[in-house]
Amino acid sequence: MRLLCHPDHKDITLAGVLYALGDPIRLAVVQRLAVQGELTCVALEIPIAKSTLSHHLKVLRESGVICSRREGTQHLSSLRREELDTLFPGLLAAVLRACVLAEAQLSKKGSTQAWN
Amino acid sequence: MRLLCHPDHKDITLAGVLYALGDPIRLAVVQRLAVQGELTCVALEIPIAKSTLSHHLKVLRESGVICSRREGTQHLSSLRREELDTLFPGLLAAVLRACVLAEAQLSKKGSTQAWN
DNA sequence: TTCTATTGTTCAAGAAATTCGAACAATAGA
DNA sequence: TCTATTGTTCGAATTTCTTGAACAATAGAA
Repeated sequence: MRLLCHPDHKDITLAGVLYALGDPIRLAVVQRLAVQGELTCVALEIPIAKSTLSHHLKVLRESGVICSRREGTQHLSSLRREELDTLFPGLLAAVLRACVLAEAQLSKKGSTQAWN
Repeated sequence: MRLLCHPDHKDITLAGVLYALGDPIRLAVVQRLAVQGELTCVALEIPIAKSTLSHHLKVLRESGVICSRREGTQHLSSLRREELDTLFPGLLAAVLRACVLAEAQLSKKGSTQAWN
């Protein structure tokens, strides 16, 4: 477990952020963090290999969407809300709102979770 | 040149749209279309191989971000603004606004175009 | 201290996406 | 019909997902 690097404001790009958000798993992570605040990998409760989740968290971290801090043996990840909102006003809000709308659509159809 | 397929509303996913937007080239395409309206490949004036551009337009089309219609030998692409706005309110606006802000940042630093 | 459990990261290998040039297809117009 | 224009598709080389296995770092008990 090495030191985790986070990009500086000027190194956060729109395409990078959108790319990071453009994956169902990573989007689910972001949504969980938006609702729950700081969470560990386990607490995210996403049913994939832990190496895969670690990879996705790395993508989110390196794009500037989340930051992580170590506490004991675990990593607590959280959204970089203020910074994202400063750089891309309204973007995260629109994405999170769309998540909620999409969930509402899915639940109407009876599906409980859509990973694809 | 085969018939071009466009996904129906219900097949347009948030992750799919964000993925499509999460590439500097595709983002540039979207921005051009937002400003100029309907454009052909050539009119987009993006300095990459035409096969690559064709690929990116296909990604945008299949994710539901743009639609294309044939007119003679050329394809005119345009944003599916109303539909995107209905499905994901405020998303496209936030993205486009962020594009403009990013450009302003870049121009301050003297760079003319950032593809990476 | 040493042993063990917990929590994540990194590595290696196979599957998918990006990039390009070359070849192909469809239409327009001479 | 011939040719130019406009894009798409194909094949191959380079870069991203996904996973299990191995590894690293800390906490806590013995």
